[in-house]
Amino acid sequence: MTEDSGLRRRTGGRSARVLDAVANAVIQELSESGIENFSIPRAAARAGISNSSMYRRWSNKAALIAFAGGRIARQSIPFPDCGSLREDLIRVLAEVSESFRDPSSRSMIGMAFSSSDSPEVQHTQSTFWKLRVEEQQAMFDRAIARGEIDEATDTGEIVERVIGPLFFRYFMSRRPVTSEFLQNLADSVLANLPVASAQPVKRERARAGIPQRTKVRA
Amino acid sequence: MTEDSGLRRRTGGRSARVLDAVANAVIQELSESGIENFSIPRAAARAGISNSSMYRRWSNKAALIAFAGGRIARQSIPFPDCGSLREDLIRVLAEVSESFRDPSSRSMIGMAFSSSDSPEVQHTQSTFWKLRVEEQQAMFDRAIARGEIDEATDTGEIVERVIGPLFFRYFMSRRPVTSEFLQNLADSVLANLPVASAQPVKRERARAGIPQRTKVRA
DNA sequence: TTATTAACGCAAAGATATTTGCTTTAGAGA
DNA sequence: TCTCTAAAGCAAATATCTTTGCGTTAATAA
Repeated sequence: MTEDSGLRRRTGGRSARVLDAVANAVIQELSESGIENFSIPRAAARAGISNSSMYRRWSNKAALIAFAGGRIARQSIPFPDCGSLREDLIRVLAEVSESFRDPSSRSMIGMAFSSSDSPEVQHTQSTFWKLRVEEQQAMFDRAIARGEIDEATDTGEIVERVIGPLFFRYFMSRRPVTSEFLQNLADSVLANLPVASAQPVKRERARAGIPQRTKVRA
Repeated sequence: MTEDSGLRRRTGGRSARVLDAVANAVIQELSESGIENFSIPRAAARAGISNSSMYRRWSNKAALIAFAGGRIARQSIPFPDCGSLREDLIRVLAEVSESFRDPSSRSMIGMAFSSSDSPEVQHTQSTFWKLRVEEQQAMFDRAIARGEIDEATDTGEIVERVIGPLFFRYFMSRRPVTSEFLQNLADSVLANLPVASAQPVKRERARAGIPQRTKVRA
């Protein structure tokens, strides 16, 4: 026996073509129907495969859409090199907010929230971020080389503090996303850089516990 | 004719009871089945009404769930009064991250993203935020009275900058949400308060346009 | 090339969801 | 109280999704 565990998986040829076709079809179907009216049979028809094959390979919508998301994640928004970290960050913000206009992006993001406990969604996310953080780091390394930020900076937290508020404004408070907003965001984060948690926190009050509520408004 | 437009709507008695029952049933169904396996017929059965009534009143899942969300929004997380804005913010962060543990909350948030163009979702959101911002303002007014922040501060943006990164960490980068993280977040936002956009922006570089990409990583 | 069988296709069966016609109940104005 | 009819119920019809059995195709090892 040369096979690993009594199973000879078929990953090339037809199977590979099917996976590509499905990934594209799912994104298309998501763009047109949104996640609300997403139809597995329609996506199968789009991909040109039988829907029984679809159901046999992916046990539910979340798994299917997570798969497709993971496939196109490789072609995701690239990181810019504008010459300064400030400009790079603003550029990233502008591109991310641009991506919000695509219904399939919005569906994918929504799934990360509503199906955050799905194993497939989690797997896709961790793979996506592994790739993304790698590319991000190159951007921050350039900033470190230029002396703009310290190498002890928690760069992952910079991203959270910059993109998080954009998410919140665009989808929650729904105030307009102006270029002034993006610029102020980048500026205020850069004015107060997060230190990697391995480093001791300087200000003593940051050691205090989470405050207990004393009074509460009705 | 005393009626407004030839239509005498019935808002009390049975209709009111049905609305209450439906709102509760939808939240329950959402908690148990998640949005992926949410079933309108099951929710109808839970509410003790016929499912045809359900379909007649709410044209789709998004409308139904948005309605239920709007109903329970009134009982949403209250704003604390700990004695300092810093403690208040940390408290809010802790309570919001706690709410993420509830599947129905996650589904509701996810819908705000994936169905962000649904009129019902938009209506619920705007109603929710109108209420919420009002309560928030009381918290910030206390901080202004204590002299902790200037009255020209854009308090809505404080909320975005504080809760946004929490959203991002919890659902996107998925790094652990520690109390240290929450504290650092509150501290860094308070260290660099956003000014209301009516006020002129001080730093001149904030007037620059969004930078164009010059080089891009593969 | 040949044998083996994973992965696919087809079509029918079964399960759910959604719509529709008609009847009954009960809220609100007179 | 009485009338009108919005809003609900019931049940059957239709549409759509999902599963399943079985035959076919083609990827892989020998």
